[in-house]
Amino acid sequence: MGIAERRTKQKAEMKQAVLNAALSLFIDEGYESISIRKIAERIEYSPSTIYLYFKDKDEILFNLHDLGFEALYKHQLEVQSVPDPLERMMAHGRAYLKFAIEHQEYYDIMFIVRSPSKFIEKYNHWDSGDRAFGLLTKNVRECIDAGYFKGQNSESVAFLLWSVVHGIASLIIRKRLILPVSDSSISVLVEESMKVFRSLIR
Amino acid sequence: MGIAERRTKQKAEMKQAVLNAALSLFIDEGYESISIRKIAERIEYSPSTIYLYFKDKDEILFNLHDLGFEALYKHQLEVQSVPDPLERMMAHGRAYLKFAIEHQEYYDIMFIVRSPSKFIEKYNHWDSGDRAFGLLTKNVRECIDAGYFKGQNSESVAFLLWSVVHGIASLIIRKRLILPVSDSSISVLVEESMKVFRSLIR
Amino acid sequence: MGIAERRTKQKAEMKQAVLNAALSLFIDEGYESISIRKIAERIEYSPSTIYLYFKDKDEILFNLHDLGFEALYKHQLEVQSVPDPLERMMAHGRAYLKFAIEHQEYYDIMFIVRSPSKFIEKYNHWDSGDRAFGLLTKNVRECIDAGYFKGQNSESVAFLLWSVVHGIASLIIRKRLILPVSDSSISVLVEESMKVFRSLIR
Amino acid sequence: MGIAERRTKQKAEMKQAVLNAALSLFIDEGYESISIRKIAERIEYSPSTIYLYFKDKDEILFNLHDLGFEALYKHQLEVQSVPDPLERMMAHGRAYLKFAIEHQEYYDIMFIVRSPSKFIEKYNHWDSGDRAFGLLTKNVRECIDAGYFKGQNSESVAFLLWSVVHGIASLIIRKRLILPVSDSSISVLVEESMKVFRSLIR
DNA sequence: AATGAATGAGAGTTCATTCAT
DNA sequence: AATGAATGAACTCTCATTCAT
Repeated sequence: MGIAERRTKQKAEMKQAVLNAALSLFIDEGYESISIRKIAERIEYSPSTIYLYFKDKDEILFNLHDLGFEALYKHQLEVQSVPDPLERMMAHGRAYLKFAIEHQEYYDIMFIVRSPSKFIEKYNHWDSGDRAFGLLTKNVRECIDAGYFKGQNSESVAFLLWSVVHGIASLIIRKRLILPVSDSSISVLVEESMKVFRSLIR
Repeated sequence: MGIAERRTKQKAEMKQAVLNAALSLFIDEGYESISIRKIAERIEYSPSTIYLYFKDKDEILFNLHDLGFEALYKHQLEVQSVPDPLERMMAHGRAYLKFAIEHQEYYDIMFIVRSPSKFIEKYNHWDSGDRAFGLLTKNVRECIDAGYFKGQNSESVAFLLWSVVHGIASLIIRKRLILPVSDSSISVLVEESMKVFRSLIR
Repeated sequence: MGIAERRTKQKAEMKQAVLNAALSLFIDEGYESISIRKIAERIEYSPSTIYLYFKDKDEILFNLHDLGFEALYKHQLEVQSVPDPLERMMAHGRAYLKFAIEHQEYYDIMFIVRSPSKFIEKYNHWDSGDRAFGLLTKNVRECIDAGYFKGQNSESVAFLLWSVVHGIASLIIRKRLILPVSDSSISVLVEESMKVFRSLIR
Repeated sequence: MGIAERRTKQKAEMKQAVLNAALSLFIDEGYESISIRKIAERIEYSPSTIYLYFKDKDEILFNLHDLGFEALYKHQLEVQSVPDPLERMMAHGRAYLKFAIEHQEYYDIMFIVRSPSKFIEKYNHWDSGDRAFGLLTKNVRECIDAGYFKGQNSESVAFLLWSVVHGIASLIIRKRLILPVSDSSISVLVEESMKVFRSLIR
């Protein structure tokens, strides 16, 4: 491995360390508590060092957001092998919710957090979203071909499906369930919702 | 109008002015930017004056939250007169979304914002949510009685319905639509989604 | 009772109410917590009303200080009847300490608190102290006449005596005892100290 | 001097500068007037800079307190060489009072100021007090062995001695002498008191 | 006689960021 | 490559006090 290569690798490792610290901070203390100082503390570097790897705080958040999409995409791919289009679609939804529940921090940053306006301006942040949504639309089209959602537009159906799972996920993550629901019963809630939704489709 | 009455009125007006300022701040700069100082600036009073009308910042936020629920409840009541249970349910959903879109700030505070834990501890903030959800569950039960959602549990159905509309609303409010959607086409999007959803129910 | 007289009486009662509130605030929350607002709250008047009875906060504190001296003087008078001069002196000391322990708030304001410079300038605050010290000096002189403190100057002895009891009192009140001493054992500590001191005198 | 060493030294100097400023503030305007902002002003740094050297305000106060004990201990050590136990004890007292008078600010913080409860909780602040009191008690025991304070308990005697000097010191520092006493005559007052006290012991 | 309304000053603290080294 | 030093801006909140009514 040449010198340049090693440098690149080290740089990547450092970036990753910063992102991990940011993420764990988010998990431990909430989004508002992600501060450069605290990240620096966790990785045992000085705050200024972080600026050698990230232009500013927004860039860190954006990177987190991007990593999240990477992870979500993996969850979705795993599900592509289900042969029946409708079952694949349901599996898709379950995988999405599994991801959302298991990585609430990522999901929050990806889909809920009000990104500072700069964020969106600076970084064209939706490429990865496109890809994920594309996968879903394709799946819906196959369902329609198989006779489901008769007479409906595939994009509209895809958006509705997304709304359903996003609605469930964000009510859970932002703690808007009417009754306090224990962590363990969250999966029951999710399963039950999917079951009801499945019952609607013919 | 007596002297006492005028005072009461003035006090109420001032409170409203503070809340309006907070709300407009929210709209312009986001939730995290609501600060006592900025509110004071907008209403052209000193920061300390605000404390004559509100105990602390949380109380302001809570009042906002509460006003939102009041407004939502009104939207819902208007819809109660629709005789057919399923149509009433759909009207319900439309009213909910109309509220969410027209009062994005309120909706955000009510259902999306990550409220500081103190907030929840201090004010038992979910009473109003209960009432709204109760109305919905009752409606679902009537739909079931009318033969819809066969074999499903009314609470689960209600939660699903809520998830659908909340999903739509929060994707819009937090700007997670894949394609940039103009304000005018948002109502199209909403209508289309409702249509698709309606097509599922039999 | 004439109108004027009633007015005077009411005024005095109000003043007393303010002072009582200030005192109880001191007891409950400490000296720094005595604030016009809080006093007003306790007596259920508005802060501005207090300014009708007291020029400013300092005047309130000074009045407290003065009331304290009144109370202390009473404690001292009770002891005047002890016939033997030395025993009277010891009784004097015990009465002083009893007052200090039982009315720590008063004692604190009278003898420990660093009065804002204005305080001293504004009010000639030491008249009452003079009277108390005068009583003590007279007592010492009688002890000297009776053969104690041979060869010593009465004022110096009086000052030393005062230092002893003040030292004990202020170490207790400002919590500088080395070991944490329970409230109940404080009187033991005081008694023991007096005993040791008594043993020195011949 | 190496680079690291210089840094350490500079850091120490800055800390000292902050403490000095705090102390001079105390002297000029009183304990309650010690504020981070004012300290910053005096040393011509920004308030936030202070937080680079001290965790919070309490830490500054605690450092002051601790420096005081260090200084007192030195005063006490100087006196250990006096061979006769009683004379040593008297020298002890004189040294204590000398310290108190010369460093009124320190003495005040150490023994008079009503420290915020947090202070005591955070820093176990009395270790240094223990050490000083231990030295005194040992001295008293040696006096008892030499035939003084017959029949008395050494701890009780030590406490009384401490009370005497503390009483004198705190009456002076908190300006409770009956007659206004000029700075120059304070030492006369102290000397006279010590003389009277000495005359009691046999 | 009483008070509601208002304020300016000030408190401690945290933050993202810059820059010389 | 890394960092120590520094800062300005911002935050919420409390206070004594004044003044018109």
